[in-house]
This record gives sequence, C-alpha cells and structure tokens, in this order.
Amino acid sequence: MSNTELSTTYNARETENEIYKFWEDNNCFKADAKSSKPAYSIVIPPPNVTGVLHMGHALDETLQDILVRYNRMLQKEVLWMPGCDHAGIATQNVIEKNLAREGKSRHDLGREKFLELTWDWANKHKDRILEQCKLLGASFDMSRRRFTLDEGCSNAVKKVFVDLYNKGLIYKGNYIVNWCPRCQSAISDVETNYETEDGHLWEISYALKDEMGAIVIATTRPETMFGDVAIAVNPKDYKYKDLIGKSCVMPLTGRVIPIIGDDYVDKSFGTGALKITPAHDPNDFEVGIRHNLPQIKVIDEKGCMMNNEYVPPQLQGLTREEARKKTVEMLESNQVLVRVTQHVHNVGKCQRCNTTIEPLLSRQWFVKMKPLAEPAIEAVKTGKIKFIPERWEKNYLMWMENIRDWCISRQLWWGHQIPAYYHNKTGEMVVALENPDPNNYTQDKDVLDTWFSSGLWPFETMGWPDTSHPDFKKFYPTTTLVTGFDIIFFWVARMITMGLEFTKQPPFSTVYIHGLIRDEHGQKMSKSKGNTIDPVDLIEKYGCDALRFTLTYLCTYGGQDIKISDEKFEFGRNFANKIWNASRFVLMNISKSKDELKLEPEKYTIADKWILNEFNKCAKTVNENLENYRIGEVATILYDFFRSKYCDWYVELSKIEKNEAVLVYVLENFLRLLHPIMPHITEAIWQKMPVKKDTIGILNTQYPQYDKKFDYNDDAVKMETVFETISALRNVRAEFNVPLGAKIDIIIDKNKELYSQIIPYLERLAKVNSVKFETNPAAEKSAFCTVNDTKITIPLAGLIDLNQEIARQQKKMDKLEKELNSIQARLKNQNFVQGAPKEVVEKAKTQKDELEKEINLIKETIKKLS
RNA sequence: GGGCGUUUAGCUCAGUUGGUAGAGCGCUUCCCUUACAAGGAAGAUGUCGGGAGUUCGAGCCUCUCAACGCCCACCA
Repeated sequence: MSNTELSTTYNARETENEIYKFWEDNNCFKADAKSSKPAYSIVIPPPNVTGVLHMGHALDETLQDILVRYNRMLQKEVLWMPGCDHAGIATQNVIEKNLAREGKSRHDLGREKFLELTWDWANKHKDRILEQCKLLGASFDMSRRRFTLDEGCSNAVKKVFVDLYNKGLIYKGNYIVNWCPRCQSAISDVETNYETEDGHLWEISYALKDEMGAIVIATTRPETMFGDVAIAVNPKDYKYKDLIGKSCVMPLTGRVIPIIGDDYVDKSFGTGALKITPAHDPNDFEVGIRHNLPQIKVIDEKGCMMNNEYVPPQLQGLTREEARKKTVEMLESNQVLVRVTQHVHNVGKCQRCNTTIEPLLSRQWFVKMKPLAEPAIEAVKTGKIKFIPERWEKNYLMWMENIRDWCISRQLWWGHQIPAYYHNKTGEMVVALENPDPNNYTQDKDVLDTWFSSGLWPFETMGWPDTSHPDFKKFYPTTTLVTGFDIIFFWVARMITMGLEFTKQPPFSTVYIHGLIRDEHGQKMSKSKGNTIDPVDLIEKYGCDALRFTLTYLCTYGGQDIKISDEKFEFGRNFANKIWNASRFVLMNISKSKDELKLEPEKYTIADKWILNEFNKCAKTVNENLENYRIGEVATILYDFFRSKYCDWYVELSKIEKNEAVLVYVLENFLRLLHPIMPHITEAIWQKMPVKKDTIGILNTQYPQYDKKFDYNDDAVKMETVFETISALRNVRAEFNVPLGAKIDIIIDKNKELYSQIIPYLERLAKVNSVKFETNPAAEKSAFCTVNDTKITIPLAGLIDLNQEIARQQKKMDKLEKELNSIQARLKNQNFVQGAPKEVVEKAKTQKDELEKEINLIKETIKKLS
C-alpha cells in the first residue's frame, strides 16, 4: 500500500478484503487486559450456531462496530467480545430435520450419538457466522471468541444453577407449562406466541346427580373434558348459586364431579358455567389448587389422547384434533351438545415451530423471579442502566414488575444438562457442580433453556466465576449493549437480573435499542415469505462500507424499524465512490512532501478559513451525536460536510488556488471522523496519504475533536456570500440560456473589498469575463441579482427578455416579502418584543433590516426595467 | 382490556431544549467542464393526518378524533 496512485473507480471488494486482512495480520482488534487505558467493552449478542448472517445482524454488528471503533479512536482499551449461542431448540430442530430425511429420529441414535452428531455439526458451523461478520468489517477480538456451551460457560452455568438452588431461587415442581408436542419439550412463556384463530364454542349439558336438571358449560376444547374435575360457577350468579356443593354426572364417561363456586368465573361469558380441567388449562390449574381438586391428565406429551381409565377407549391414542371431532360427534349423538357458536380466540403457538401449544401438567424446573427482579428494576429506575431510546425502560419495567417464574427445563438433549443427580435406588436428589457418585447417581435428563446461559454472557465470557481473571477485572461490567427490541425480555432482562445477582453490578450501563430491518413494504423479512435480502449479496454488489453507511444513515435515533430494498444501497456505494474520487484528486494534486505539509495560518485564504471552520463544526457535532447514540445523524452530518462543503466548494476552489496543507488536513481528518462508519475505504485512502503516521492504521489514530483555533466564523459568513453570488450568477445563466462557452461581464455596486478578493472564483465558477465596481451602472438589457445588500448587474444584450427578468425578480421579491411580513408582524407585537429572548428579537431585527434592503434593491431594479 | 409507536415533498424518511420545514430516490432543463455520469449545475414540488387548546409564535407542548403498525395480557 505504498503507491500513491488510486484507480479511477472504487473497487470496494478488493480494497475491503485487503484492508481487513491488514488489520487482522497486525492484530489490531486484540484487547489488552493489562492496558492502563480506560476500558470500553461490548459483548456481541451471540448469534445462533445454526445461523447465517442476515440483515438484522448486519445492522446490529455495524452499530457495535461503530461504537467500538469510535472508542478505540478515543484511545480507550477496547474489547468487543465475539461468540455464538448453542441455541438449544433451534439447533436440535435442524439436526432432527436432517435425521428425519434419513427416516430416523433422535431416539434411534440415542442421546450420546445424537450429541456427538450435533457437536460435529456445531463445530463445523460455529465460526461460519463470525467469519461472515468479518465481511461487515467487525473489529472484534476473535482470539477471545466464545461459545455458550464451551467449558467456561458450562462451568458458569453450573455454578449459577447450584447457587440459585441453594438460595431457594430454583425449584422443581409440578405445574402447568407451555408444552410443544412437536419439540417434545416445555417452553417458557416468552417463547409462546399467541395467534388469533376462528374456533367454536361448544355448549355441553352435564346432568345433575340425584335430581332433575342439568348445567350447561361452554368450552373451546371439548376433548379436554375427560380431564374435568369440577364445574365452576360464580358464587354471585343467582342462576347457579344454589347448585354449588351439588354434583353432576359427566356425559360420555358418567364420572361424577362437584359443582364449585369461584370468583374467577365470568357470569357473562358463555353460559356462565365453566368446566375445570387443571391438567390442561393454566387458569383451571389455579382454580384446582384453590379448591384442592385432583389433576387428571388425558392428553400426553405427543398431543394425543392418553390410554387411561378417564379417556373413552374409542378416543385413546387419537390426536387432539381427531379427538375433538370425535368427541363432538359423540356428544351430539348423546344429545348433550346444546349449542355451537363461532368463536374467535387466541391460541398459543411454539415460537420455534409454530405448533399449537398444549398446556400440560408437568414436572419442571423454575426460577423464582420476583426476588431477582427487584434489584433489576431498581437498577433501571435509578439510572444505573439506561435504555436508549428511553421509552423502552417503561416496557422493561412493566414486564419486570409483573414477572412470573421462569420455566428453565427443556426436554431436549442439546444444551446444558441440569446439574441435579438422583440416587438410583432411593431417588434422593443432589444439586451440585459434580455428580457425587457416578456409580449410584444419575444426572437429570433435562437441559436448560438456551437463555439461561446467554443470560450470563457478559460475565461468563470474562472469566467468571474467577473474579480475579484479568478480563473480568478490566472489561466487566461492559459499557454498552446493542440489540433489537425483540429480545429485551428474552435476553436483556435476564442478563440484568443474573448480572446483578452474581456480580453485584449491572452487566452494562447503556442498552442501545435499534429497530428491526424490514422489507420495502414494511414486512418482516423471513425465508418463508421469500422477502429476505442477503447482506453478503449486498456486500458483493455494493461493498461493505456502502452497506454500513446506508444502514447507518437510515438508523434514526427513535429506533424506528428500517425499511430497505436492494437499490437503497446505491446511496452508500455512490458516496464511497465520491470519497474515493475526491481523494484521488487530492492525492494527484499534492506536490509537497508530508514534512512540508504544515498548516500555516498566516497563509490562509478566506476559503481555507471557511473549510477549517466548517470541519471544526462538523467534528464537534459528530462527537456530540456519537456520545448520544444519534448515529444516523452522524452519517447525515458527514455526508453533508463532505459533499456539500468539501467537494462542491472547497475542492472546486482549490482548482483555482490551493493550499495543499489545508486540503490534506481536512481530508485526513474527515476520513478519521468517518472511519467508524466506513472503515475500509477510509483506511485504504489514509494509508496512501502523505501524512505523518505513528499508528498502524487510521483505526487507532486520535478521533478529531473540536478545536478552538479553527473558529473562523466571520470569514465563514463572507464565504457564504461568495457561494450565494456564484449560485445567483449560475441561475441567471441557466435562466437566460447563456451558452456554456460565453462569458459574462458583471458590475457590482458595493462590497468591493470582499468581491475583489474572489474574482478568480467568479471567473472560474460562474464563467465571469470581467468584474467592474460601479454604484449606478446603466441597467439596460441587463439581468440582475441581489445578494443581501449587494446588487450585481449582468448585461446580456441579445439574450435578455425583459418580461422574463421582471417575472424572475418579482418571484424572488414575493418570497422575500412573505418572509418580511411575518417578521414585521412579530416585531410589531409588543408581547414578542418583550416576551421573547433578547437574541431572538435581535436576530429578527437584523433579518428585517436585511430583507428590507434587499427588497428595496429589487423594487428599484424592477422599476428601472419596466 | 392495558401500553407503545407511526402519520411531514410522488416514494423512503430526517427534523436535539417551541422561532416559521430538509435529505436521498424520482421528476424538469442543461452539461461527458482533465477527481468522480456511481458525476456536476440550475429548478419544481409540502394547508407537516383532522379538530381544539396553551403561547407573541406550534411539525415540535396539551387534549381529542382517525388510520396503520407493534408489544403485553389471554374470558373457558
């Protein structure tokens, strides 16, 4: 990278691969736990081993990398910890699907063989997604990469489980859980999604025992009736209250069950009477506990009717769906089906496979969440942990304040096996880090919810439980957590609770929540919809920096979802190309050596002062916005500065008169400011620049800051006048179709001091032939333009159309007058003059004066023309 | 049922303490002016969802209505 020539069009891919390799070869991303510099650390939200890179990762990783690179340039010791999640159910599903293709199930292999197979697969795919992240330019420390099932994480998981158990915060018990008959496992509440479905409400008549009459209940799930243990009515319901304490006879089976009273029953819903099936409905389960009722299971783990005394023989073994149909038929032929109505209701679905959940009575492990949630609520309320944007705090708090116990056991094989051991003969249970006696004790077959281990991610990756580990000491707690709002409950909340419980510190101080990536119609991207965009394709087509810049530009502070389409990334590509070419121009036009390129304030032109002033403002706002996580704003500011200020004006002016040192200084520092967003192109150009380099690359240079010595506001204002003049003259040329080759003469009535400085600019940029200064020039056959109080006359014999010119002037005057009217109205208002801040009033007065002057100028001009 | 978000130019969206609206794409006209046509110059386009209020002044604050979207809850 020593040649100073740059190719004419920017070849993003070639450059990016080369540059990333350069950083890797130089170990640029490696964090030093022994460094004395202040620490900045981020842990990656570990992508699933099963995963391939998608747009969500692209956004998430880009934002993290921006923060990481920014802080690295602020000269902090930066650790970005990469790694993957074993993703229990998701991974097991993939492997089982592969087996199914061979006509096998996991049971054909047995646990050991199955795990062997899964490990092979996981090892093969573990680094794939992190390798893909490198295509995004991710500057994480691969030497530290972790996996939630590696030895360190497994030890942390065991320790946490045992400690929580010993503190009484983990318990095992028979409760109703969300059971997925396809995954063959319990899942937690947050893994259950509800979908609205059209169903039926069946009203079934239960005959009273030992007397005439019947009670009619309403149900959406008649097949569960065989597990009924009571009929419940509201004690305040006059229709039924006398029946409480009596019994009824169940249709089809003849079993006798009591009628009970419970406030939970809604008098106005259905028939006002409710069958109670504790083993298959969460609410009924609660009612059953209150009334000390038995729990009768009639549906098994596969979602089929059980073969037991409660289920009629002809239904045994049928699926839930078949059994429902058959049950209804049987009820009908027994003439106990009173009525069927359409009923829209919500049905729980497994988040992983969308199978309808079966609420099932089951023996599972739970974490008692209330005591853990309290400090987690406190940490957010007191501001120890801040959410950005702030509104997510409310969301988090609401969930935390209504937290329910967390079912953590899964009937899977892939995951952390629960460290509970049962005596083979006595059944005695021991919860411990190790099996007390492998000959006599057998480990619990269940594994833990994936989120149990990812909940420990910020500290289990830093050496914990060894709190003297250098990484733990240097880099924990981490600084910022970056993620989408979709996993606040699954992951963020659990990291906070676990972090506080086990390290007594919040695992991070800021949670930066961004939106989700959607397709151009606002639809969530999914493989099944076929609307996904592959970031790898985008990188191939437009380049990684283009992808990063575009995403960043679209990522606004409010954390709105981001709609994308392929073509949107042309924006970033075009910008990269612009940067490349502008840099090419600069490098081609530098004749001085790096030692000669010194800023010499005494030689600055007003243009130099203007661009230095603009850059200085740019550096200031960029830093402020990065500090406040307004990352999209940063992209906008940098884009605007580079295109509208540096390229459109300063580079153009430099073709007339150049200060090489300023040209190079501003470019180099702009590249630094941009580096966190577009790391490769900025590094590639920087390497070729004739500047002093005492770091390996641009990535560890100092991040530019506001510098008082570059405050040149007065000159900047003058320069704006120059630009306005040039634009006004160009407008005249365009308006009257002055041929490109033709030069114009202009007569300026005042402000000679400034204009005489910039005659070469006018000549080159507005194709001016001659400049005269005259207070009252002859105005015939001329066009005019006004810039503040200055009038410029442009004789255009042969081209000028007087009416057209009058109309043009009139239009400008109308616009100015409208503005003036509004300001005048304000200034006439005593309330405004007295009530508004002094500066605002002063500003309005100045504006008024300026507007009046300019309007008078135009009026005079029009008068002369007509 | 509870909570949150969105509504600004044809499209996608910015708009940080209230001071009188911007970008990208698209569109019109001109230009391959030796950094860049993935470019340059000039230009058109908005009763800031409706209504009311606070204020000297509202895209921004308050209330209300409407449409769309999301989250939580889960009355069988």
